[in-house]
Amino acid sequence: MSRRAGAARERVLAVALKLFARHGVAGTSLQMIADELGVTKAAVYHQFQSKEDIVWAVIAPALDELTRVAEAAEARKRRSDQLGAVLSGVVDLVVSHRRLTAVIRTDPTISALMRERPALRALEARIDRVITGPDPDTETVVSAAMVSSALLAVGMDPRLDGLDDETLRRHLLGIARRLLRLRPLPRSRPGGVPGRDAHPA
Amino acid sequence: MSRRAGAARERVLAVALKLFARHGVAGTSLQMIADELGVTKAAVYHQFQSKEDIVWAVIAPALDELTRVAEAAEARKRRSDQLGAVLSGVVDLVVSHRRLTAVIRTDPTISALMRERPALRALEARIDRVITGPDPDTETVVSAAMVSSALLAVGMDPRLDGLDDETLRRHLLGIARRLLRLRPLPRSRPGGVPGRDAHPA
DNA sequence: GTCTATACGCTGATAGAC
DNA sequence: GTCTATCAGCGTATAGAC
Repeated sequence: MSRRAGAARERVLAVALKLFARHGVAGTSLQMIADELGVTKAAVYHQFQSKEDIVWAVIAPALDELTRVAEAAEARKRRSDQLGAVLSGVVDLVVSHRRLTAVIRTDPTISALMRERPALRALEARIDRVITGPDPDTETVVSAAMVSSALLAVGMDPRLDGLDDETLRRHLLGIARRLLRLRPLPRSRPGGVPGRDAHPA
Repeated sequence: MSRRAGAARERVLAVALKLFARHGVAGTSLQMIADELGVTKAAVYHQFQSKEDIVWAVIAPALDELTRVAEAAEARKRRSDQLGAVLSGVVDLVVSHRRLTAVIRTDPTISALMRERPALRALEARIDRVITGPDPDTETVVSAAMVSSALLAVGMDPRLDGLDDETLRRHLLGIARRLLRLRPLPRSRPGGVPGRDAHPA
């Protein structure tokens, strides 16, 4: 993955994400992207070799961050700390990239693309395992599926558009923890609860 | 909405849903549908006037059922009964049409189509109002958004494919109620008792 | 970096034979 | 109900000038 950051390149990625969120990847043509930028298709092709290239470049930052979240969680010793770390990491990711996480979760083109990459399937499996633990019962499996659906898909929900990041983060985390039967976090940063302090922003 | 039921028509709808779930509506061509059926595009066009027609016919049963769920819920007097009714109704719908509800919730083409129809926007608003009540606080709004995302999107989750309908229904309903801070239903014991469970409602 | 111009396959859709 | 044949338009992608 080449990730030089040119201004034109970043502009393409921004409008691509916006259009992917509105029309889906398959429903977004290079013509639409070019029109939105006020340039021609050829100008877009100067920045990216193919449409698939654009898709990967759009989602890469979130996948990278998700990888770091998994690593940070797995570095914890106790399972409850691992779970807390992955939840707060995913919530941070969702809040800071609302549309992007929703697109990644829901778009069929992106799902198909990711399914073809063993490294990404493995990443999903790692996150899963941290959430459910080894050998989960049915209730745990269903809870985990619901939490991941709920967190990743809410980013697109228009009813939450008006909420600022900090408010959304607090509620998402609280509700996700309740869904998974974790004890509520204290209101402000506590001494006794590890979770947020250790990993860099 | 015309809804004559011919065998060929139903066959088209079945493979269309399957392909919509896998590739999205925009990613599914009439050629793909025809190929999957072993016929030509023209044969498909004999059953439906346009691709959009197929989409509406595919999602109509779920929308009709959702309308009935809203009506049944609104007929209840107490708010807690209304909420319970809408939750169990939506869970039934999700379980009996797993892929379909997920497609309706996540596909951008379908979202856009529905957004253009005032009747459907109104339906969504009614469901919303039953879930949150009038004048909800922020926590309630976020919970409602998470519940609806979680319930509607889990239908596509491959990790739940192996679960039979009754098991899935019981867990989804229990978890959804916990997420919304409703008391657990009498039938399932808190703590998740293994072994046999009560019969359906 | 952006443009014009072009290649060519596939799209949704129609007409008319069987 | 299904077929063959056909259409205009748009899709991704490329070549080469400025």
